[in-house]
Amino acid sequence: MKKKQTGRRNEILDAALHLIAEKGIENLTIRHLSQAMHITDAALYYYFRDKPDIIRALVSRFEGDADAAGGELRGWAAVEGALIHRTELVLATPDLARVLFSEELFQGDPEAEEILFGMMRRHRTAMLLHFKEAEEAGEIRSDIPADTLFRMILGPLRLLIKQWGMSGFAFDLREERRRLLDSMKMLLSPDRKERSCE
Amino acid sequence: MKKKQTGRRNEILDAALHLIAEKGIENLTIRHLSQAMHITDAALYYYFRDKPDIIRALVSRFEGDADAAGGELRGWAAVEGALIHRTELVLATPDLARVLFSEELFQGDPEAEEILFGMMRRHRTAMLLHFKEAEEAGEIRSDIPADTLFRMILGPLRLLIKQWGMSGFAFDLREERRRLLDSMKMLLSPDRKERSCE
DNA sequence: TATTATTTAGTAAATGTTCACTAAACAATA
DNA sequence: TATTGTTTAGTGAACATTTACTAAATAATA
Repeated sequence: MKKKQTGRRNEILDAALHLIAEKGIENLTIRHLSQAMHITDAALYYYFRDKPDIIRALVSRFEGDADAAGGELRGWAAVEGALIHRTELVLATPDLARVLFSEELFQGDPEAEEILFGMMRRHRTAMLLHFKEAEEAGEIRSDIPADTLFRMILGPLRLLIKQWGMSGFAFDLREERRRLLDSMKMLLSPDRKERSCE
Repeated sequence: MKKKQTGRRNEILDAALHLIAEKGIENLTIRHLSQAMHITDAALYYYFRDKPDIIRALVSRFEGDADAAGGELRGWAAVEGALIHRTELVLATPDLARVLFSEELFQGDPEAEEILFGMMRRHRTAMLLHFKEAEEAGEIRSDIPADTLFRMILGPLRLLIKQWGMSGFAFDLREERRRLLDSMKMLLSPDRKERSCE
């Protein structure tokens, strides 16, 4: 009932994301945004209560996207699934590459920041569970502290996506992702003898 | 001589950095900055030509700091040295943790961005050289593509520092850095039975 | 006294936001 | 079917405030 034309709202959020990705958060203003949408600034207030509301809606949308990771996978496959899911998200919406892992952008809005933080915490918790299962299944070695392992897996992915965004999408993200996943799997596998060379 | 009281300029840059770290770049305004310095906004223009000049000076200062990495080290020791240098920098100036790897913050100012990018390129070039030397010295395995290796080493460090900043400096950064370096060294060390993949 | 550092007092433009209003589409009713 | 009410999606002008910035006067210091 209260559905305030979700389609149009999402169009506005797309424009806001694009504005941030292109010109930085400092240039996300009501006027710039309304100009990008070819409507008046006042019209934006028909869809959003105020400016923070726009930013919060944007962050919440990341949340929805990011949480929709593959469900049935377990262990290392689930880890790979999550990493692949992230890159596919960014491939589908390249503007995300410049925003998704840039939590500082929303530091001005504590409420938005809290949404982001909650999202990160849930994501981390899920990851640690996958690690545990992967270790128990003998898929990865078990002599690395969980937090360190998290950083060693998520850190490179974040940097990869950031580089892709900053380079103007200049390289093949899927190809580099493949290289990264291959190398990770090789390094983290408990048995040293078996090494794939592809 | 154009001395222009470097001391005071640096104080202002410190305040600017602190403002960004605490409230986000959108709240780095001339008025907020002058209030933080307990002077009038007009007084800032005695030290800086305009606002972009402040941001560029801030970024240039990172440059100076970051480029001052250990000089005599080679191979893996140089890699470790660079990573340690970064964390020590951040430990000395915690505000940096929220800004140093947040390149998007300066997206609004193309000139500042270019300074940052140049810095990153030089840093990356130096790293790749260290990798090569470490491989040739048999310190690390040589079956990982250079770009991937860069991401696998720098990515985790960036994430570590970012987590430290976002957590409000809640954990022992040196301790976690030690864990990270230990795990990296262990994983990257070449196998006993060497097998080339080419 | 001359330079350095800062204030006073201002500007024009941009900011987020509210207001009263409208034209068109849709729904309810007579 | 024609009339009435209601919702949707806007416009345009005004608002108080903030923005970056300037020129001139003044205080502090060497």
